[in-house]
Amino acid sequence: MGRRKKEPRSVHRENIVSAASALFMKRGIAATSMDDIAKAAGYSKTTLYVYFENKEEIVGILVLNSMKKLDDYISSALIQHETTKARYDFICRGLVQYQEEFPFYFKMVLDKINIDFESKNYLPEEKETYQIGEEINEKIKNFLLSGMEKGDLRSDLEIMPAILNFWGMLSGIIQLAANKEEYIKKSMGLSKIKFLEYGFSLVYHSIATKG
Amino acid sequence: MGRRKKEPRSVHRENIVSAASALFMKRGIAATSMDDIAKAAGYSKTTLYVYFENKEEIVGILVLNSMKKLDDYISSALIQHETTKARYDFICRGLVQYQEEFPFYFKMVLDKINIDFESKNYLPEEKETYQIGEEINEKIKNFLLSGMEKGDLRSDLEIMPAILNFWGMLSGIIQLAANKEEYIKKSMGLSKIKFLEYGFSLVYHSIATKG
DNA sequence: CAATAATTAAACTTACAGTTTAATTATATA
DNA sequence: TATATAATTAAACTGTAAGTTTAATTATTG
Repeated sequence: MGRRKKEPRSVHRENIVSAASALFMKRGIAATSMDDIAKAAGYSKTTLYVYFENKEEIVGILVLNSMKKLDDYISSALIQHETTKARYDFICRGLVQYQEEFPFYFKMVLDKINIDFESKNYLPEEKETYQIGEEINEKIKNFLLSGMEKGDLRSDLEIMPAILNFWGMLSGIIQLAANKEEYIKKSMGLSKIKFLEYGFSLVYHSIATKG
Repeated sequence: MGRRKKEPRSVHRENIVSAASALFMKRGIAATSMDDIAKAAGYSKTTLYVYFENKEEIVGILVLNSMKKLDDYISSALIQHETTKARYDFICRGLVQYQEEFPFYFKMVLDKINIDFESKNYLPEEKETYQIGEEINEKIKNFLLSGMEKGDLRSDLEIMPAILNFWGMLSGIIQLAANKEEYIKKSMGLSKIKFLEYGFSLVYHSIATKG
């Protein structure tokens, strides 16, 4: 008798996720069917459901991967730079890069990060996603605290609400700039990045010491 | 011979939209089918498609109606109050009220306002929605300009990018607070409104003169 | 009452998520 | 190398929802 081995489960999952990623990037998540993914990955639809619970699980893994990259962006902002302003600029650029690379996931992450994940029964990837969200929060916290210590950021900041509101302000203008790039160009003659640089300066102004 | 009159088209449209509104509020837009709407409105599904192109048109009208209310909120903020701070507080409260009353539309409006609507062929309600978006922008502009004149807001604000970035920051923190109300409560012991008040003070700080 | 406008039920199409079944293909090992 | 078994598959199926078609019914008014 003989059992079959060939490739481990993880390889098939990777093949499928990778094909799905390319299709999601090109056509969006909703416009990509499980049949499309199966065809592109070179499996039958039946096999897809051997390796994944459902479409949501595939999306969840891609969201997780994208979150890891965002976490890396932010980590390197803090490692590579010393001054508060340089760190801030790098974080902002990382967020813009993230939005541009993963527009569909950016939106989802805005909704998903930091929901209470103790109470409900989430998939392991979802829990991991939330944990990375927590790590990002922790890094933003360290950035704000060190800026306050250095005297660059207002010493009266209430750190906990400041973290999330900081994130909310930045993600708000980035999402808006992405949605309305055309309008911004037409109505004020600004490129998306010029517009955002102005927005980033406003946000910095909200947390920085005067002068 | 005889033609039938009974009720004008607008009455039927109103009946249908009104039934749809109640269902959307209760169960959300995606979870409400056209059959559900037909049943609740007391028409057959066939008749729904006599009075409306598709589900999107019904949603579009409700988004428009909700936008009108938001415009009213903001208008009355500017009429009822004189000082920059009082106006600001009232605008913020209006936005929160709007998000809470129409959570599904708030999200859509964030995406829809101010896209270039000259180029594509939109439905009349969509065009009207965009025009109300423009009116809201105009009011925010007046608010910012009068605040600058009074010396309450920074005189170096670049008005055009400031308007949209202001809107982006506020909508960003409001959407975030709505998504993560539970998390905010658990992790920092703050009510949504207390958290948002802190965020609003940050945003105000970004545009206000020092002092 | 007759002509016609409004409305309807019901069956239909299309698309997609997800499932079931029975058959096929590959492979380790005796 | 034969074969038990693991992996994979095609194809048909269910369920749901948007939107369409058709033929019949109901209401109105002259």
